[in-house]
Amino acid sequence: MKIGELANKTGLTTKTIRYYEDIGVLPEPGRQANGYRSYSPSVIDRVGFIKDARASGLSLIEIQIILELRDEGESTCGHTVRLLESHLEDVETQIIDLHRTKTQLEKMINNAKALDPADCLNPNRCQTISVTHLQMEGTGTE
Amino acid sequence: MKIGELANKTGLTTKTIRYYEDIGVLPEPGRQANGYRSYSPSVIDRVGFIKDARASGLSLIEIQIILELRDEGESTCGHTVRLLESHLEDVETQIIDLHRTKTQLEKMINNAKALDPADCLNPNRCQTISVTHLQMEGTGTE
DNA sequence: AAATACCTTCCAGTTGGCTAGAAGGTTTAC
DNA sequence: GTAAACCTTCTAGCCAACTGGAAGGTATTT
Repeated sequence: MKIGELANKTGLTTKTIRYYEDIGVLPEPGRQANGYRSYSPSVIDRVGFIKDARASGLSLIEIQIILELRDEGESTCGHTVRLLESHLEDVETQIIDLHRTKTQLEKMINNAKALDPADCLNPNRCQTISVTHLQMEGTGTE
Repeated sequence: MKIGELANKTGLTTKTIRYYEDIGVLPEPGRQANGYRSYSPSVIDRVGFIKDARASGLSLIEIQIILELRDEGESTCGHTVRLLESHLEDVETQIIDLHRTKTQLEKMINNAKALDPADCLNPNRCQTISVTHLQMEGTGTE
């Protein structure tokens, strides 16, 4: 299978496939006599794995770690599970952060809508987003 | 106030302050006779606004739009609220996506834990994350 | 007068995940 | 035989939000 065919079957571009090879998440394939890359069908599954893992929010680096361990024939379940669990924690943190952001945004919007329109004409005091009246129990940054 | 003092008071670095000036979210300040930047105290509030808005997930571009309108003395409430509402939608979408990711990760982890450890030794069939048995109602990508 | 701690500008690099394009070789179809 | 559609490598650019460093000027302290 040439790179174009693999691209077609997986929905990646040839560019992306070569990029994945560069960074090591796809192994260097064999070559035909003319230098073209020659893929075995099994690489389709590997790409599928990568796509699933990406869709779950794993970075290519994390995917590479899993795949490298797997390629070494290691029993990777332990490593993989730990990596997934740590990633799950990240995701949960992100969800919490986003909920806080959401609350903040809703407050801002309600605030703005409750305003006397006349206040909007005072350029020095846009009340919509103000430093002073939206202090919450911690903004999360710094 | 010189840039270092502003940096101290706001928790930004001097680098970041100059960067904000470059991209236009902070106005060019006056200069002392020696060429040093000279800030009025009001810029502290403006930086505070920027930090709050960043913490709410607004990009510097979005912040710039709000501030530009405000600087022009426009009645910006309408614009600002629309921007905030559109951003709120983004945040809600992100939360939904992350919940789907979370579910997927939990499935993977449970799957892995339920496995016969012997399977882990077969390097061609790491079951932990597999393309085949985790298909959900749409991966979201592409 | 020298050390240090500031300040100035400008240019380049970082991270992550690609994407674009140049400049060439190969294969297939008409 | 030539055009197109593929393939190769390499370099460079994109996004955001900075950060680092060079090369110099200034201010303060000893």
